[in-house]
Amino acid sequence: MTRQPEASGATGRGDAGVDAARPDGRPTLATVAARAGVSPSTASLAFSGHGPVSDDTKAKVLAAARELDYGGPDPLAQSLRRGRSGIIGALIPARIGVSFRDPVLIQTLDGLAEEISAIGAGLLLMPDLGDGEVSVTSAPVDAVVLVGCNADALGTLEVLRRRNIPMVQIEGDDSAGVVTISVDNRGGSRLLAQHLKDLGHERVAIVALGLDRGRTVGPLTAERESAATVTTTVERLAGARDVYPHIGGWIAGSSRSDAGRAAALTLLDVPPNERPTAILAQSDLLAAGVIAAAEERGLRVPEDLSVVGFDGIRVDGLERSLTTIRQPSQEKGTAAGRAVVEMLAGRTPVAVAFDVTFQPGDTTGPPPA
Amino acid sequence: MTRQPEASGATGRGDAGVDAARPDGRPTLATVAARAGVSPSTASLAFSGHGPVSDDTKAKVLAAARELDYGGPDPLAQSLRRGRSGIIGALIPARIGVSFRDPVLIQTLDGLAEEISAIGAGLLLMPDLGDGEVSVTSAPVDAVVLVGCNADALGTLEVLRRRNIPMVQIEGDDSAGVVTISVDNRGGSRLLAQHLKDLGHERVAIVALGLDRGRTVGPLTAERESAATVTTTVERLAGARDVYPHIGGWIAGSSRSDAGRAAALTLLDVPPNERPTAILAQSDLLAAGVIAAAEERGLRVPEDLSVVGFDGIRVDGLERSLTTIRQPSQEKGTAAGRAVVEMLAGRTPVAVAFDVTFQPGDTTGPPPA
DNA sequence: AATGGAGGTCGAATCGATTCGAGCCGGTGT
DNA sequence: ACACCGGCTCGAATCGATTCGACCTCCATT
Repeated sequence: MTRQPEASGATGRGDAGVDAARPDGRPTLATVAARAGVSPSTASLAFSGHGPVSDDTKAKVLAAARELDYGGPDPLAQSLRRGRSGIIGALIPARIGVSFRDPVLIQTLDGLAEEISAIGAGLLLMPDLGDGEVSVTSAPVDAVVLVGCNADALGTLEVLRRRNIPMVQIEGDDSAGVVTISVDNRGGSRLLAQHLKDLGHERVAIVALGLDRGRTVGPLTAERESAATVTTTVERLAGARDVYPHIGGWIAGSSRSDAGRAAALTLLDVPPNERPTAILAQSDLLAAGVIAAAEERGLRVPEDLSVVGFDGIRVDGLERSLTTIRQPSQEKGTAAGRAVVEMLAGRTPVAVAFDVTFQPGDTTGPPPA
Repeated sequence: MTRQPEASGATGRGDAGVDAARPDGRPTLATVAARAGVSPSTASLAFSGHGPVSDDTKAKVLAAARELDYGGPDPLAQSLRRGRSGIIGALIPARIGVSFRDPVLIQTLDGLAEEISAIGAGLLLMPDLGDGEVSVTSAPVDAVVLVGCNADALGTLEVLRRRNIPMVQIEGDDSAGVVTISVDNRGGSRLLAQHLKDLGHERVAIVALGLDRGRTVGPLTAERESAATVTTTVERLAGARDVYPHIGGWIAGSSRSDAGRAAALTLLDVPPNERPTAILAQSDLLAAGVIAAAEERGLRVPEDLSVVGFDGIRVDGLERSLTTIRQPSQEKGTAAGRAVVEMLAGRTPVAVAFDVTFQPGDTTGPPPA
């Protein structure tokens, strides 16, 4: 490559030739090594600190790197070599603008991100766009966490399994053999229903979250229930049925206050003697909507209508203190993160099911006389 | 999987040895190629569809892949070869749980994600944890978008520059020579101030967003203003000053209704003849808090106090229609996405500055007599 | 003085796929 | 019949870093 005789005493001349510079001119570790007069292996060791390198050599390498304006080892090459990208995929149920309107999801992701940052990993958002295909199906992820998604996106799961990518799900049907992090949805819901029963309510209705990925909206029918695929909704429904076996209601379809408001308006616009005296909303956001609807109809909460939620989040703009179930959203995220870390370390994590706590508020009371 | 002898005439024996299977047993493209009796290059061509491959050969390769349960080309290897990871980093100002409470940020990210999904890229969340270091500094990203972050995280920028990673910022000081996507913060703010002035207001106060990354809270002083680093806040302040040169106020520190409420309580708890008759909140969320505070103090909006916001988002739980400035949050995201795509294609995008529109609501009126 | 050992450095293989140019084969134009 | 051409396949280099074992040097021990 060079026709100069090598003058190598201690250092070969670093400018002996254009060693391994990228087309765009950026240096590589080889360039740096050449300039420092050491082998690429040594340069690598000096950079990563993984091997025994004399202080002298290390200084030389770092100096060369600085002179060449070297930005550090290429993450792409590192990833290939190590077989790890340092990226965890978070499969979310819808596009960002929709998914992130749910505080529970956000808190869960927050906990997850926090936990995996311990191993220096980052979170890649993978919205499930509903067409059976996840937007980023061939992304370089070390593991995937299904947060608020059902594992029924079979195509996706199959790909992950074939690629041998570890998987953890937050809330979901564990039939798929996936490690699951969940809370006691049924028990929590039962507590709320029992609370209403203890107060004396008999005409109680449910405002339900989505039952399927199609986000159907409409009356809660046996047919729809039997076709339900969203475990969370089904479990919470079951908890209510434990107390009120024949409870009916309306499917709001998603956890947003406007959906709750619309559902409640339908439930409340009936003759007063058929009107429910209490509404079990399956999320706090829905409950906020229900309360808004009640106020619009001139009903006082809790005098005319009792309302309970689920989640225990702080709802912006809702002054009331909601009677609800507090679930540890963030802890679910951290637990999922721990599970991922475990799996990446080759161990087998166990499913975690968190307890929930009843959180009394001022939105429930005895039924109107 | 099958012990049947290969019936292939023209092909070499595929089971001649354990060709290139990973330690964990997963097959590689080489394994598949061997099994199909073709060379790795041909197998690659068959998979990607980039070269001329006979239907016959392609079918053989796909069949072999299926038999071996091959999950497709390893993204890590592809990334290295192509020099692209298909991942765009989104630098957000704080941890997820905090950042994502801001609807404007969410909408922007939504637009961004949407736009880059066109080139099959995904979004990696990189929270700026404030310690000068971004959590994922050596992540395999093809480009980085600073969304709601100031480019003053110099250490981070330096790293990106050295790595030759394209960068786009959404709202920010363009001194850094970074492509910037922004809206007319100053003009919008001026419109709002002028609106109040036209209504006859003289005692007007500001509830400001954060001025620095430390999220200082407290009275708006000249000293603090001159040390401000958050361009958005400074620009909106300047717009107000264009109309009310000596306007003062309170720094809420962040865009959340509770921060707005706290700030407003301070501003309103003064003798009635000193009390502002109008408050310019620098975001809709802050405005919602201001309204809540006013109601707590028994002040009617807009009869006793006019309130304006900024952003034009739908605030959950706020029944009122806020007088505000509508900014195209989502479009900012898509514009940033387009800029990223441009840069990755080797072209040079230009800065985009969106116009804003005045959106009258029912929270402003003439000052009390 | 010879042997053992420790500290440092280097070569070469490897991670898994892509891609360019070369080569092979059968068919067509003159 | 000869040369050429187009379609298909293959070999080998490449992307950039990491890592294991070999090797070399110098010092200390017996």
